[in-house]
Amino acid sequence: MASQDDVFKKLVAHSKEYGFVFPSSEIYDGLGAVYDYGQNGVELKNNIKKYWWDSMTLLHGNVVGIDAAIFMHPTTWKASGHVDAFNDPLIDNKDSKKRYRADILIEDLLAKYDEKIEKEVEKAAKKFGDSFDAEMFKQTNPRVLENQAKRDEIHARFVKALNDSDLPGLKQIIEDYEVVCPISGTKNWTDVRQFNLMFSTEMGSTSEGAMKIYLRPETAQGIFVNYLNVQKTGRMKIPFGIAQIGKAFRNEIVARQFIFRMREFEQMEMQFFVRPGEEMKWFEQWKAFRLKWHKALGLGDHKYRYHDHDKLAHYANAATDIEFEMPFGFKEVEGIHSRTDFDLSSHEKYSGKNIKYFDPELNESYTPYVVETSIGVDRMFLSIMAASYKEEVLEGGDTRVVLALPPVLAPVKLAILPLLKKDGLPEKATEIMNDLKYNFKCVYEEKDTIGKRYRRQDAIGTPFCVTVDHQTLLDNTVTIRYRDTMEQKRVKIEDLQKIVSDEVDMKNILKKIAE
RNA sequence: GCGGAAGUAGCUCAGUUGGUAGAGCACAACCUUGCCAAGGUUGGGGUCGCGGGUUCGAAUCCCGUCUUCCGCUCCA
Repeated sequence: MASQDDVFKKLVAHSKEYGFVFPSSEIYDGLGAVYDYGQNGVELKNNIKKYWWDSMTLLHGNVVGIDAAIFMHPTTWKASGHVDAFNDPLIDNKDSKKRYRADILIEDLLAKYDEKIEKEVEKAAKKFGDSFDAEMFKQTNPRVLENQAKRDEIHARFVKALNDSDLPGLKQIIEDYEVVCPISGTKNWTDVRQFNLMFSTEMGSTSEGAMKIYLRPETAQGIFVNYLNVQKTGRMKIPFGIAQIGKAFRNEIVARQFIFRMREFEQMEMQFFVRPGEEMKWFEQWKAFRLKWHKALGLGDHKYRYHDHDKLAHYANAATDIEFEMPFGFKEVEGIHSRTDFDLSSHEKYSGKNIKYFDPELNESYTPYVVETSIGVDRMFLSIMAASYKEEVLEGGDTRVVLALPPVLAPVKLAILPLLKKDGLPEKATEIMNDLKYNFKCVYEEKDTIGKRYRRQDAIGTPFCVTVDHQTLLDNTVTIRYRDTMEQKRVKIEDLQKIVSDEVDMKNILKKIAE
């Protein structure tokens, strides 16, 4: 039995060898944690996106889509909290798992020394009464002077460290002066890190007119800033949702594990706007629906689990992940969050615009609460590849590599193969191909032995192979071969479309999850 | 970010104490076979990740660098 590492390595190699995923700019040694999708990868990825999009917009009359730009007004990211959270020097306490701004911890430390000094002064003032000279006392009292000296020393180091962007220097201050976590009370700190997690660029071609613009770190904000446009122009009534698929960018500190964590990635997000107080009902509903969506692919129900968050982000009052069993353990592929009215309220505050919703049934205005479903396309892609990749030992000791992709997602649905490259079989095969190519992605192959061609199709996950032989010319029947079982049946050419459609049409899987 | 390992043909890899590169598969052409990857002939493809150094000579030794993988760490 191959170890999980081996499986993962083989999956990466297979992805490259069969045109699913290539390292970006590979001829220049690649670019860290950036990948390109190849000829088969893009088909699979598009199918994943279509499955998601259709499940959102076709199955829910109250969910519509948008496609917002990657560039957004810079204030968007102030309102969302990303500018602060992604730019400050941060430090974590390993015991409480709380994250602090290192500069604020040190400012608190300085304030403590100020307090100590003030206390000494107050004590002395009480003691000496009216004749007390505070300034004189501060300049002469040894305890005050000691504290003042320490304070000045910390302050000097602090200012220097900030000016030099010296993160280890900040940590050193926290260590030297034994700052403890207010929650755990321990000094068990991580290093100080600058989280410049947003990519930026400049808009405007002249240097003086240029404005710093961020590449969006999540697609959700494009939905929030447009929610009222959609609501008004689409005459949407709460509850309603807005779906979007698009690229997002994060300058991850550690980006690894193939396409699991990339710097440029694609999200499929849906923000569902609800009445305040009803969010938990919708949260549960979407949580259930999203898991159903995953399971309908048939990759194995046991590979999914929920992971409820104990520690919630600043914007959420409930959050759960749907995790999938990857070769390297259960990992998050999707998050479902109850985001309260945090985002909309914040945008209202920063923009100064009224973006409240008027509820005609309640006859009142309010800021809607939001339940979000957010899934990484690339993670979904990886989870499907991982679950589908199989090395099988066949009777007789042969092995085959088969990508048992859900047929509805397979890049190629049907391979059409003439048994021989002569006797009019290629012409007949081409004729069948020309008939079916409008319905499904088909490929035609005549090179190599039929067995080799079958195996090549197995490797890219093609669910069906149709073989044209001499009998075809006599009675218009072909053999159809099933990828997973390798069984073959002889069927009429005219029945092919229905046989394949039944397995690969999006509507069948959508019906399954709509029940 | 720290520690460890690796980088040779499209893929998987070999390359012996340094002597200017090999295999299998894949690819192209032709012949043969004809329902589950394995026949024959011929051919194309590599400045051995990149840069420097040592040496008469470097895939091989040294330094640097980039990339990837693993562990820790991190993960709105």
